[in-house]
Amino acid sequence: MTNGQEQNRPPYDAKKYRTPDGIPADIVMFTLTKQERRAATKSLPIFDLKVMLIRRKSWPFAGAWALPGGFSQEDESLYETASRELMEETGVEGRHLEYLGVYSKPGRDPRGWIISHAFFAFVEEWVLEKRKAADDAQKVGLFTMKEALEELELAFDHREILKDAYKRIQQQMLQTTIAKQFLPEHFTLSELYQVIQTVVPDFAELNFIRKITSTRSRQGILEEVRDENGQPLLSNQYSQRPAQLYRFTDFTPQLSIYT
Amino acid sequence: MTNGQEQNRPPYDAKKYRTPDGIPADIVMFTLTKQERRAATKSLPIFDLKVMLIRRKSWPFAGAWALPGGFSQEDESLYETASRELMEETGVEGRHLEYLGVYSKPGRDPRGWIISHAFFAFVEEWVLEKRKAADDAQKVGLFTMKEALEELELAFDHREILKDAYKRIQQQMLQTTIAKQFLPEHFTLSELYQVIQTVVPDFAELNFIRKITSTRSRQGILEEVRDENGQPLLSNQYSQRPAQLYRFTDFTPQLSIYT
DNA sequence: GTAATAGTGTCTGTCAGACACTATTAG
DNA sequence: CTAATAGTGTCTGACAGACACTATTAC
Repeated sequence: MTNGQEQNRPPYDAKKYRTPDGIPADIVMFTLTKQERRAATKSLPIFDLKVMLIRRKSWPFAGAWALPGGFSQEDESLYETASRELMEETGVEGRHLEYLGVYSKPGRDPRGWIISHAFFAFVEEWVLEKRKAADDAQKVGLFTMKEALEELELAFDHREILKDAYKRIQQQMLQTTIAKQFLPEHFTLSELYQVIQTVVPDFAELNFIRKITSTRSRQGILEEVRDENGQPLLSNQYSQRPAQLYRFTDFTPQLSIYT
Repeated sequence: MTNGQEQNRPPYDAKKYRTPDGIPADIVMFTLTKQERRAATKSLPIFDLKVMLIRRKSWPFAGAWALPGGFSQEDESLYETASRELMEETGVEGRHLEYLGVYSKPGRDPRGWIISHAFFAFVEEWVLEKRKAADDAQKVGLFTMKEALEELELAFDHREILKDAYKRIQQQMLQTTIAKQFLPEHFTLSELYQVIQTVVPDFAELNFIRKITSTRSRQGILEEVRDENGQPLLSNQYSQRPAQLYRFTDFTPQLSIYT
């Protein structure tokens, strides 16, 4: 594999250059906790968006909270690294694993030249609770975004990663159908509304039900669930009056600021 | 910097692990070429979205076309690497440099364990033409997306990167105001429309002018340009009848599939 | 006048936003 | 009956989509 021009640019030799000391993948594991409310009758639970963090045992940042993660190996892509770490940390595959970005500011890791790749994932609450129970409670924590961002001492540049991840899922919650990652296969419109509001507190839509169900331009995101006889499937899990169940279709509308 | 728990997890030593052989940043440099049409009178030019590629001289993929790029150094972030490479390749800072993603599939680079970070940038046409002229014409090429994706032999996984970059700027063109990166400070609505259509050929909007200028919900993306006396500024560069000039404000609307 | 782009008139059906109202059911 | 969520009626003004039409100017 040589040619006449090779004299101009000698074959690449990695050993001649300084190379990074490690390429980890760190994962922001989100979960939606559901807490029943004490009410006279059935009522909607209170949702909360939380994130799992691990307390570091050793240098650097011993005692601080950090995102779970680990180093990439030569025989895997970074997505595979993240997927493997997610499995190792929680025992499950998660409902969504997506690349967030690269964090490479010099000096971000006192151990050396370490470039981290952040991912985010959605994991069901019971998985993280199980993980927490299996381990020392001192070591694993589930925190709300506010706690994590404002109150905890975080290792490395993990506060920045968390902020970016939060921004990203807020944007995705409004612009894609990832809400389905937080919901069961079938859900009521109130549940969907609550999920959106939990992740994006600013979201408010007075005529939510009507808009989703009766505007042509949004037709196709959701569809009513019916049983084998074509009867509408209802749920009264959170309400006295049964509510229609919906599911997401696999259609995601393309938005535009000009249209 | 030690504590009692360190025996559980000995201090990190990079030399104990296999580490990557290099972390390059590759840059997709987009430009919008403008070609006057031969018409009886003034008319709109034909735009084309093009990308700059470099022909590789040596192993691996000698002779194939590749994205310009280079290896990251320990004292710089990957964004700084990309920025430096952009400057080295073109002599300018570019009008927009944005991270695209990481490409880490094992075996993507026969030289070893090399993880590439892709960026994309917008560069004015004359810069790339200058670069092309300064060099051997065999070495530097400006290609339309179709040519690059369908006709050229591309090195590494650069076809995949190009595809991803194309998808990304198409999405951004519709959902953000990056169109301004392709336009002069002041522009007519026809120019804007042409730019959008060039990047997103499917885009069609019969009432484009009216929608941009007279719908309240989109108010704020653009504003009319006026001179110091408050008189509207017009341009007849591409038309007999002068057209109102506009500029982008710094407002970008937030879209939602639910609203 | 002609060719080219810039921009408006107008019509229909749909949607957004606001808010009052009815429906259903467990307890 | 009450409390809670589910869902509808209704009204106004704004918008979308379609397409015909007028406006302006260089040549």
